[in-house]
Amino acid sequence: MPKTPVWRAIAATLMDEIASGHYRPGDKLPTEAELSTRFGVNRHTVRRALAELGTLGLTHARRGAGVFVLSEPTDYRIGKRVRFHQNLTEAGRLPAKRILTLQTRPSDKDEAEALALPPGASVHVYEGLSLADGTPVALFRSVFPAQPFPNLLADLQFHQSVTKALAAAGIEDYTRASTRLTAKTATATQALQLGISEGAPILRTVAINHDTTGRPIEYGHTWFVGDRITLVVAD
Amino acid sequence: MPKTPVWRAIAATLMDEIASGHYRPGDKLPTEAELSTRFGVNRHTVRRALAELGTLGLTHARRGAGVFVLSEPTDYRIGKRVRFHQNLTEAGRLPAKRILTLQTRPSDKDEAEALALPPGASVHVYEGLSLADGTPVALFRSVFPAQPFPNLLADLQFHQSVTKALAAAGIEDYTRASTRLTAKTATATQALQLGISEGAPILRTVAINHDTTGRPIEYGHTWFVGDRITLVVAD
DNA sequence: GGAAATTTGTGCGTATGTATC
DNA sequence: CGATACATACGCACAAATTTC
Repeated sequence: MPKTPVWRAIAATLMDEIASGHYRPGDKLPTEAELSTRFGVNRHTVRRALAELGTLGLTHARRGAGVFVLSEPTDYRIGKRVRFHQNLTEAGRLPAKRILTLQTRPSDKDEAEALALPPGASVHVYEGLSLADGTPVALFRSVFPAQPFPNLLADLQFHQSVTKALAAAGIEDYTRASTRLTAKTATATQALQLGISEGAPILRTVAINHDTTGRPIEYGHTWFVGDRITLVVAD
Repeated sequence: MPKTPVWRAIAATLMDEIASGHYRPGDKLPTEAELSTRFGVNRHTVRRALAELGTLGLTHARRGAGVFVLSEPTDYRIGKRVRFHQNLTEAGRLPAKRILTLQTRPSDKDEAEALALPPGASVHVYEGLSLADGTPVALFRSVFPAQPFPNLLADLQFHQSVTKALAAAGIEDYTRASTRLTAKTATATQALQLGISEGAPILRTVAINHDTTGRPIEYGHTWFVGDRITLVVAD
């Protein structure tokens, strides 16, 4: 069993308390001295936990004043390794997915090109809704080549996780090759599914993921609710 | 003048040495003990600097083995993420800029915090319009601390380039600390300036740029017309 | 307005644990 | 196995910014 450092346990506790609403956006956390007493550790150990919350964008420290819980919208970090579940977990929110459709069908022109497949080759398509704390924050559609992953749809249904389903198919790791971003306004269908008004701002990302050999394995679109999500590109 | 912490100066030095190719991707950095001796500081101070490189994704530490350089030097200096930045604010592919306002005024709360200035400290503000083929594609506002750059407004007016104006003020190099992206809809004022309808989708980016000592020197917003621009983040 | 108390930030020193070589 | 190297944790002191009185 991996031993968990004390500072990590403290960070997890504080993240839980933020996620549960015990500390709300704008609230001041207890002082480092108070947290030291509460957890029975040195102030530096508390500071290590608070540093973690800070780099995750969950809190912000002001010298002389205190450490404050940041307000929404939630930052969603974008970079070489993007995992929706992991990101929102780190941000102290409860992630969930709802499957809308799972199907296998012939690829269209864009999909075949993005995945380097022959025109019309069979692909698996996974469409769903991402929620944080019960609120929809994004719609997504992931397209995978069907031939190398015969059982992917069943794995996706079971795990509800792209990472785990790909792992079951033997893909240990994958990285994002590119991300394109633009702004849109919500269509009527999107607005209904996301619980927003038609015409509300939407941040659309289009990404291609590669396995470690450089073979494209996922062509994904995500439509984020602009008012609920901020993407962060960390340099 | 803001005093730079020792660990930040050490982090900047190591980043320079990585960027210059003195340490190449895959290389092992000197041990913490060696770096402590070299810089004449405690090992914890070196660790604070290395922690910064780690969270920036430049290095990766392996317990018992060492600290290893991850990124290509080009990724840091002229690499993809920084090119992304240059495309945003430097108009690398945008043929024209139109200056809307150049002024010096007291900073608001957000600006002072982003630039690590005392509340209300004086800042230079550069607002303008970016055009491609005569069509407006983005509005931008860049905010700089006024005190270190007395002639910045004149330099901006002359060069119409942030990089060149900062170079004239003695800033040889600067890097983007973070970029945040979200979707908005155009306000009436923005719609008028950009030649679009009120409520049209807007991609907003917010970025903070640091000089090589880690001091924030630019706080920039850009509002892209969603229908006319797609941003690309290449990893 | 100013002094004092509070609170986070930086830095040093020490000791011990754990993974790698 | 021993030596090396990073990780964790405690303690102390002072600096810098804010808040309180």
